[in-house]
Amino acid sequence: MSLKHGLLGLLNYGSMTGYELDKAFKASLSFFWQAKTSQIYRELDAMERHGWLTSQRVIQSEKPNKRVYTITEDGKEELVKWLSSPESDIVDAMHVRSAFLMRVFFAGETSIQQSLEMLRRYRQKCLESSEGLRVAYDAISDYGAIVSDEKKSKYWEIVVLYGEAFFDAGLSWTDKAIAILEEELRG
Amino acid sequence: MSLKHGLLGLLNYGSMTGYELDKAFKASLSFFWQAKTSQIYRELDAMERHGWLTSQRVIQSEKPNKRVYTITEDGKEELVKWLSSPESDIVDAMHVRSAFLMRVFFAGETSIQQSLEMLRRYRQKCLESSEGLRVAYDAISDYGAIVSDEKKSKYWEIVVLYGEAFFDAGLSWTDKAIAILEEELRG
DNA sequence: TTAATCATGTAACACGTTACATGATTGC
DNA sequence: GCAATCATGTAACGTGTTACATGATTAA
Repeated sequence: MSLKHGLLGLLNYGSMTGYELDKAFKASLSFFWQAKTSQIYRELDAMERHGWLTSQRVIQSEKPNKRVYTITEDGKEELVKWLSSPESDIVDAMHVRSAFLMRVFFAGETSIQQSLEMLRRYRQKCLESSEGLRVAYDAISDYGAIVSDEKKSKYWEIVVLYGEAFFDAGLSWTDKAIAILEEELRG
Repeated sequence: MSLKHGLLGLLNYGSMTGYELDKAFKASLSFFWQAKTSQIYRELDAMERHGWLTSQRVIQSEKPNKRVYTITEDGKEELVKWLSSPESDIVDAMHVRSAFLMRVFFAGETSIQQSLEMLRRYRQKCLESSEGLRVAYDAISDYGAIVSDEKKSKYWEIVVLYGEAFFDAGLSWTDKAIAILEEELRG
């Protein structure tokens, strides 16, 4: 139920429309959790039925009407409850889920050349993502400026540090893997 | 569609029953892709409808009847086609998906003590997983002994190297993160 | 004049999880 | 006597993806 709790966390910063939530989500949480707009609207619906939030329709003349979502006391309680029981997500974080690794696993069915190409492409993407982290960092800083809370931005930085560690690990892993396959080509 | 292709890859090594596939999956691919038994049976059904495999029911007297799945030519073609178009999965591999990181992101809503506890628990789990890799490596070696193919085991080793890099990255990241928060406590 | 922004959704489908059902044989 | 192994699934639910629909305002 992480999408629901992510939305709850954002709404805890202040009331927003679905549209604004979608943008806030994509500007920050999307680094570690992806969701489509249509899914966000569906989850907001379910959360309202759960009583975690309420919505008020706002009629606008110049722009389309909108619906502003506000977190309820029950929603805040749920958020606190969720934050205090991280165990299952910690266990979960130990499980890699990667279709790419499945391809590496079955790479013996293709040529070494093809496998090398795939690994080199992966390496290049890691580099790009590593550089892209600066952009993500700026996005987080922008949002941090809106919400302006020193305490929160500390943790956002820690999340970005995770990204750096993740992509660095990807780089040094591909270096090793490529070396093994190149050795195979020569040997 | 990675589960389907994982099963296709395993069946490419030889015909198996759903039960055997489930065990083979959990002994090898589960390191980077998890699936429940019931889902595996459902996918096998869908794959048979796609014409990627055929099944023969084997009547047994002493044991429950079984159904042996065999990959078809269409299935082998699909496997090769899949292996030669890795781009989308490479792009996908650049996206982290972690409910745990969402918790870190919102950790400002809790105390530093609670956040430290969570990070320390994560760190401990990384250590355990890192040690557990040896077990996974043995499982892969066992399966490698059954299939016995030098070429394949090269790639299986590379996958295990990824695991090492991943958990090592987790360890050094938590060290940094914990240091930042402990500094916060003192400062 | 074309694209982007604002603002909402519905419908169908694909994939993943949980709970349940059945029942014989073999090892401790 | 009890648990594990063998061997198959169904049903319901939850979550994620894709495609589609609507229509005004504003900036390049």
